[in-house]
Amino acid sequence: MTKPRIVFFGTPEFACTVLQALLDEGHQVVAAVSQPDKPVGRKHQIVSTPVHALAEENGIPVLQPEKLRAEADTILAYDPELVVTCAYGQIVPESILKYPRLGCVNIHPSLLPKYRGGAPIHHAILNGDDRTGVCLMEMVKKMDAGRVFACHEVEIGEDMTGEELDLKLKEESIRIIREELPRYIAGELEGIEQDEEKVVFAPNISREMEQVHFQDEDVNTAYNHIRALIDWPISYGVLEDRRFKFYKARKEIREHDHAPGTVLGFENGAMNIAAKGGIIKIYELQPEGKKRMSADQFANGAGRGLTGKVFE
RNA sequence: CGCGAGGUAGAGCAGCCUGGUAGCUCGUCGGGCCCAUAACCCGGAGGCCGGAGGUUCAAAUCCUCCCCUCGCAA
Repeated sequence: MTKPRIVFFGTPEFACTVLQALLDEGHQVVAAVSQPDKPVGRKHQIVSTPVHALAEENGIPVLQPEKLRAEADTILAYDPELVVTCAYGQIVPESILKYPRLGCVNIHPSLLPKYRGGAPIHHAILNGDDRTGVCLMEMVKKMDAGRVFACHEVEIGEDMTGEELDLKLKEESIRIIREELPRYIAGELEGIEQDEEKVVFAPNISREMEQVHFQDEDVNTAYNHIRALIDWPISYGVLEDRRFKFYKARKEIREHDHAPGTVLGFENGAMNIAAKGGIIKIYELQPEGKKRMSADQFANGAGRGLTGKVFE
């Protein structure tokens, strides 16, 4: 039996894992669609999206329309029998959704209907969940709302960072492609409608959401906040009008009398910050305008003298 | 010309405004103390102060240009 002609839609690193898995499994990927390459960084250099780069390496034609709707015909010219998407970043118009004989499926890293949207991995940790997963699902007009064909659960460790969970979910995505996609293609998977009552949205992390507010967040919330955003997009605290990014942290639950946000000092390689109901211990940070460094290095230099100051 | 911070010993920083023997914490090396130590005490090594010009009797410090790093914004 010949493999169906697949057009893949995806943009970031996570989608690359899925694309690579398709290739490793011998699927016939006839084209890749990704968001347009954009200028990035201080020098405004154009950087390829990860999917663009990977597709190019494998000699797969890449399409990067600004507006997908306008280029639908170009994509359909590749005559896909199946569309696979993962973190593409644009709404896929109906003209494409209804074209492939085998339909359009999406790989989504959450336990739908929980965490529809662009940042399901981050939100799972932000909410302190102990499990999440990866779904193979039907694409419909409404974002992440289609029937779920298969779902693999993944445990979230107590101290797991967004980076670590991302890695685990990538591995599970590979299994989904390896084990579930062939069954889908063979028509063996039923598909279960999502319970609309239980929908939870996971919007992209906005600039404002990156800041940790020690005044408003208790120790658990702050800790989940910090570890969820490691190591992208990274959370930060504000102290004396300067931003400090938090790259590595732990929490300690214990009662104390210090005002939330107070820098209690440096101890055993950590900068201790008071929070409601406990202590946030920062082991690695990046002061604004400086390079990323350990709490020890920070304590040896500019960190001294910050004891007693209070994070916003 | 987007805005801003910074480049001083292996690391992190102070000194610069108000020119005049380059200092602190850590690390490192040696010694001491101790049952012992990542603790403590004593001592040493390690710097063309990012680069090039300029001002000056004298420049880490003041002026000009360049290079590099980082934060914000996009």
